[in-house]
Amino acid sequence: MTKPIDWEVTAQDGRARTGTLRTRRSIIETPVFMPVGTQGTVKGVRFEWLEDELDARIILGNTYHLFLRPGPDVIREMGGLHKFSTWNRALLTDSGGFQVFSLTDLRKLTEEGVEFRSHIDGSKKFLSPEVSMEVQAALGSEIVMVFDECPPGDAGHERTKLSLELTLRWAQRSKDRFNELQNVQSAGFSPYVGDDSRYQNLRDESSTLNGKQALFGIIQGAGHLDLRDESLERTAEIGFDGYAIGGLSVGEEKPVMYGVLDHIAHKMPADAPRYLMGVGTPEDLVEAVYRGVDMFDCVMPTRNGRTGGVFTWQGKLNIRNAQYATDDQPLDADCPCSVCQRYSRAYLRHLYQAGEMLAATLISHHNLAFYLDLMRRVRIEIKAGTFENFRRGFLERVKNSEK
RNA sequence: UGGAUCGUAGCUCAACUUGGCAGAGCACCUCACUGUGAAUGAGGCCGUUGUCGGUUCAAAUCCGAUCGAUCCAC
Repeated sequence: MTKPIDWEVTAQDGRARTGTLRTRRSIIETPVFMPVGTQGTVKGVRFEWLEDELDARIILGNTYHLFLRPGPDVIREMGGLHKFSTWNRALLTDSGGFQVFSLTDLRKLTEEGVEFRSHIDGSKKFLSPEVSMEVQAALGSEIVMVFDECPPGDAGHERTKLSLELTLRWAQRSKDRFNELQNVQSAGFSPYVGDDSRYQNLRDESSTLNGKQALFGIIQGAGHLDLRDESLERTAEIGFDGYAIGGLSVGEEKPVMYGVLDHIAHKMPADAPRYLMGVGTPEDLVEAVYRGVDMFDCVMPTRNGRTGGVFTWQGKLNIRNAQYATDDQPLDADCPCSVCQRYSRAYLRHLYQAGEMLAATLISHHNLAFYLDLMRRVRIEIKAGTFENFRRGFLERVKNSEK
């Protein structure tokens, strides 16, 4: 059995580092930003663009959403998420833990897992570490995330501690089930047999994984540094191919996030990729890289793009603003992307105001181009040993643009 | 030419009967958004109530005239 992923550090500058992550489907230079493709699509952006112009090497998929629709049966029958969607580069799938807690009101948390109501039709559903691993096996992603609980950012010490213990038990269960699934041959697989019909839609496993997936653990602990330490230590004891920091940018104050990163990122295993889940703004990315983080994902470039929010080297702008009605400039004069080479702010504003879907598509495209360019630039600066200087300049420029 | 109905925010309308701070939706203008519900939330701007006059402590509201629109009749 070959290693599912291979990871090596290629340069270091302070705590910031570059690396190369090899998966069976693509080679990924880090620090990397991974566009979010919740439902098997990066909203508004064709795979052709992601591959050719933007050169994204890895995108996200989401267990929660794909579990509810179209469901693992359909995806398995279509040959896994890569074949189904035609995205042939790497995929990282989130476990669904976060969505269950952020999207669903009616949910019942037990030791076993989470019972919740589908946001689509209100029907009762169940997710657990085992179910999540099985769904992610059906999806066939290169990187699988453990099923965790994500407490609010301002959760108290006691509540966070309890949540942490549950997440650790779930991490072990995730790993156990994951290992079983990785060792399965297509002919010899026995479905998980529970005492409940909740597993009925996972009765078959036709893909041959043979250890092709990697599994990442998730460190929780909210803003409590002692709990972050404990979470890291005990998660690392279980042992994973990579480690994520979860539970940040979930309502806590910004200094709390940076404080946690200051405290924990550099302590995470140096020979494995460090992934900061769900973060963030361009400034957040630069600040997290500075503290030793290698991987990011965030909905901001595409979600804000859909509502007119534009990220540029000069800071943010909102294409809805009346001041752009007759502005002949591109979104970002320093951006080489195809949107900036062709379209004016005035035209894009018009498209937005007219409710044309192309506005969302073009701005999302630019925003992703900017995020990926930013990471490209960050890698260059780290390799040149000039990252700290770049960071200062970048943050200064963004700060000035907000005055 | 006569009769009827109607003129209130950029648009569609409410308040008129029974006089008492002129109000919604949309649009527009801003903001928020961090492991995505193409989601959602928040805030803001907007009026000589067609015009002129009368009654009244008080008029979008009642009365008269006038201008305009629509419909009907001829």
